[in-house]
Amino acid sequence: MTVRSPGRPRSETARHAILAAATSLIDEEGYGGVTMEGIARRAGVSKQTIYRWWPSPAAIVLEALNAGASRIAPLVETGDFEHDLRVFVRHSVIGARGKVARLLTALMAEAQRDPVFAESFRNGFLAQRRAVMRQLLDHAKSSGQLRDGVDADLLVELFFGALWYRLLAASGPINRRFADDLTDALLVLAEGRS
Amino acid sequence: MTVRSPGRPRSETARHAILAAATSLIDEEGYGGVTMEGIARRAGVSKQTIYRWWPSPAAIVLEALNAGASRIAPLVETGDFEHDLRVFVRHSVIGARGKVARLLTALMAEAQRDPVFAESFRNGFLAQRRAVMRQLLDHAKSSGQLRDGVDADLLVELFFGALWYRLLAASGPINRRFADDLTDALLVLAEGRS
Amino acid sequence: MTVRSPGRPRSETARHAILAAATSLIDEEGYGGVTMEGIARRAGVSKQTIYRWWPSPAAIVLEALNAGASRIAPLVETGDFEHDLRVFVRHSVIGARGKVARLLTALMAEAQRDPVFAESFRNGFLAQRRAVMRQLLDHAKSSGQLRDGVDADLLVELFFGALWYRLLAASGPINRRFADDLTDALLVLAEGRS
Amino acid sequence: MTVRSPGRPRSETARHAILAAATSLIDEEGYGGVTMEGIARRAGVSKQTIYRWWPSPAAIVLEALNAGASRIAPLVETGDFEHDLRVFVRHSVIGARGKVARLLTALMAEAQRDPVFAESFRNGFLAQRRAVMRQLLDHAKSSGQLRDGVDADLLVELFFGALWYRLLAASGPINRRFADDLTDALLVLAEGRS
DNA sequence: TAATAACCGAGACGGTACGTCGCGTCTTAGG
DNA sequence: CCTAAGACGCGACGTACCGTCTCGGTTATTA
Repeated sequence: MTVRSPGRPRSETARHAILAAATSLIDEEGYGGVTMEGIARRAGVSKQTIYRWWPSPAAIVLEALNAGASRIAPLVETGDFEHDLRVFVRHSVIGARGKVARLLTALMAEAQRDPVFAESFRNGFLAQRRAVMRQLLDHAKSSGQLRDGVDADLLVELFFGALWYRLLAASGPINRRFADDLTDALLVLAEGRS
Repeated sequence: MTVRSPGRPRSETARHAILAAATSLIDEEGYGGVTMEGIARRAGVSKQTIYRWWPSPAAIVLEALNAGASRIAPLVETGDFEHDLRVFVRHSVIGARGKVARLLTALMAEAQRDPVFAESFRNGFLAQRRAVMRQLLDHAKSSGQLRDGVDADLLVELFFGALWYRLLAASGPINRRFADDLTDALLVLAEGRS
Repeated sequence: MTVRSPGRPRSETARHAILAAATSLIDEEGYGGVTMEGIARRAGVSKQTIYRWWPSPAAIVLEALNAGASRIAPLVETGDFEHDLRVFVRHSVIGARGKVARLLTALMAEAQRDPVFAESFRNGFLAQRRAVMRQLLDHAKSSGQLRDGVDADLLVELFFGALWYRLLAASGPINRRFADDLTDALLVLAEGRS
Repeated sequence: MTVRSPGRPRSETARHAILAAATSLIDEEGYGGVTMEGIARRAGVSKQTIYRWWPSPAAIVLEALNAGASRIAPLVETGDFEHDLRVFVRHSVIGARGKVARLLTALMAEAQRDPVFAESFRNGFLAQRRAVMRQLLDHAKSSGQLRDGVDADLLVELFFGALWYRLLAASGPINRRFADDLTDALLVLAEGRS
C-alpha cells in the first residue's frame, strides 16, 4: 500500500537527461567545464530542476557513477583466495579506465574542495569499495588462507592507494599487467610467499 | 658579473605577500576559496602583478609548497637499507600533515581540472618525489640488500599510493604508526622477509 | 430555480484569503513584493486556484479595492452645488489615504506596465470616479448654478489630477485642508467667483 | 589642477550605449520589458558595468531623461505673465509626448515600487519641474500681475496634476488645445478674471 | 642628468557561472 | 468541477571571479 503524495511526480526524463549531460560534458570538456549552467543547457532542463535534486555537479556525477557502475567489480567468491583476489583486482583496475576514470578523478578532486560532498563520497563510494575487498580478505582469513598477523586494512589501502595514484598521478598504464603485479605483491604480503 | 636587465626589478615584497596570501587562504577557506581576486585582495597587490608571474592559483600554491618544503624528506643515506627506508618513509608521512596536507590535496585536485598544470605537477613535484625513493631502492639493490626480481617502481607506487590515498580519502590517521606499518610491508616485499 | 453548474463550487474561503493576502502583502512589503507566488503562500492556496480566477496580481488588488471601497465617496446630492462639491471632494480626498492610498498607487503603477490591465483600470475604476463628479457638475449646470461656458471635463481632470499627483508624487499632505483648497479653486472656475 | 585617480577611466562609450539601450527598450517593449539583463544584452555591455554605476533600470531611464531633455521647458521670461505662462505650459505639455511620455510614466510607476528611487525622483526631477513654474509665479507676484492671496503652490499642483493625470490615465489627448485650456484656467485663478 | 624600460597599485571592461526567485503551465491525488 | 501540492521550462535577479585593458606612479639601468 504505497502512499503517493499529491503533486506532479518527478520527471524521469529530466533525471536521465541530466545524468547523461553531466557525463558527456566531463568527457568532452573535462571536469573543469562541468557547471550547473552547462548541464542545464545540454539537458534542456531548467537550473531550478537541477538544484531541486542535487546540490552540486559532483553529486550528479556521483549518481551517474553509481547508476552506470553498479556492476563494477561485484565480488564473486569461489573460495580460492588467490583466484578471487586476482579477479577482484582485475575487475577493479579494468573497470577504472576510460570514461569511468574521468568520473572517478573528477569526484576525488571535488572531494578536496567541497567538505559536504567529501563526506558522502568518502563514507559512501570509497568506503563501500574498501568494504568489498575487506570482506574477501576476511573470508580468506576465516578459511585459513592468510598467514597470521596480516593487517587486512593495510592491504586494502595499499591496493586502492596504488590504483588511485595511477589514476590521479597518471604514473603509468592501467591495464591487466598492472593489476597482476599488484595482485602478486598483495599475495606476498597476505600469504607470506617469497 | 650578473647581467641585469633595465627597468624596475621584480618586487620580492609582492612575491612573498602573494605566496603568503595563497597559503593562508587555503588554510582559512579551503582550496575552493582560493582565487586570483582573493589573493590580490589579501596581498594588497594588483591582479596584473599576479598574472604577470603565475598563470593560475595552483601555480602559486605549488611555488609556495616548493618554497616552504624544500626540506621535506631530503634523502639521508647511511647505507643501511632498512634504516634509510624507515627514515625516508617517516619523513615523507610526517611531512605531509597539517598545512602541507592542505596544499598537497589542493594541488592534486587542481591537476585533475587543469591539464597544463597537471603536466607540471606530475612531471615536476610528483616525479621528483618518486625519484628520491627510487634512488634509495637502487642503491640498496646495488649493495645486494634487495632480493632478486624486486620491482622497484611498484614499491614506489605502493608507498606513494598509500600515502596519497590517506591524504585524499581521509581513510585513517597520518602518523608514525602508519609510516612504520608501510615500511614493514615494503620490507617484506623488498627483502623477502616473512 | 437557480441553475447550478455541476461540480465543486468555487470556494469563497479561498477567494477571501487571496484578497486578504494581497492587501496585507502590499501593506507589509510594498507593491513590489506582491507576487502570485507570495499570495498563494500567504493565503494557503495553490497557484492554480489563483490563475483560474485572476490574470495578475493587479487584478486581485483591483478587486480588493472595489470590494472594500464601494462606499468611497458615494455621491450624496442635496442640490446645493457648493455644499455637494465640498462634501464629494472631502470624501474623495480622505478616502484616498492610508491603506487605500497604497492600493491606488500600486494600481496606477501597474497600469503603466500592463496594457491589458491598464484598459480595465482606466475604463473601469478611473472612468467611474470621473463620471460621479461629472454627474454632480451636470446637475449643477442644469439648475443654473454654474456660469456659462464652464468646461466640466476640465474641472474633473483638475481635481483628480491634483489628487493623484499628491498620491503619486507625495508632494504634500492629503487632508481636509487640501480638500477645501481644491474645492475653493474649483468653485472659482465653476461659478466665476473672485 | 584636476586630480585624476589611477585606474582605467570610465568608458563613455559604454555609458551612452546603456542609456540608448534603455530608451530603445522602453519604446519597443514597454517598461515591463526593461531589465538589467536586457539592457546589458542590447548595449553589448556586461551586467557588472551597469550595476557599478546604476542601482536599477529606473535610475538609468532617469539619467537618460535628464540627459536628453535638459531643454524641456527651459523657463523663458519676458515679464508678461500671461504670455510666459502660456509658453511654459505649452512647452511642458508638448514636451511630454511620444518617447518622453513613455519615460515619464515608467519613472512614475517605478517610484511607486522602489522607495529609494522614489526619493530621488520626487526630490530631483519632480521638485525641479515644480520649482521652475513656481519661480514664474513668484516673479509675476512681485510685479503685481497676480491678484492678492493667490496660492502659488496650489496652481503648480493643479497644472502638474492635470498633466500627469493625462499621461497616466490616458484620459484625453496631450496637445496644444489641452495646454491652452489649462492655461486659461490657471489665469482665472491667478488673475481673478472671469 | 636625462631617457628608457619594466615594474607597481588601482580599477573599469566584456564575460560566464553562481544560486535564488517568480513566472505561468503541467500533472498528480482528493473533496 | 474545484482544490492543494508540487514539479516543470524559463528568464531575470544581483554577486563573484575570470582574464584583459588602461591609467598614474615608481624604481632601476643606460646613454
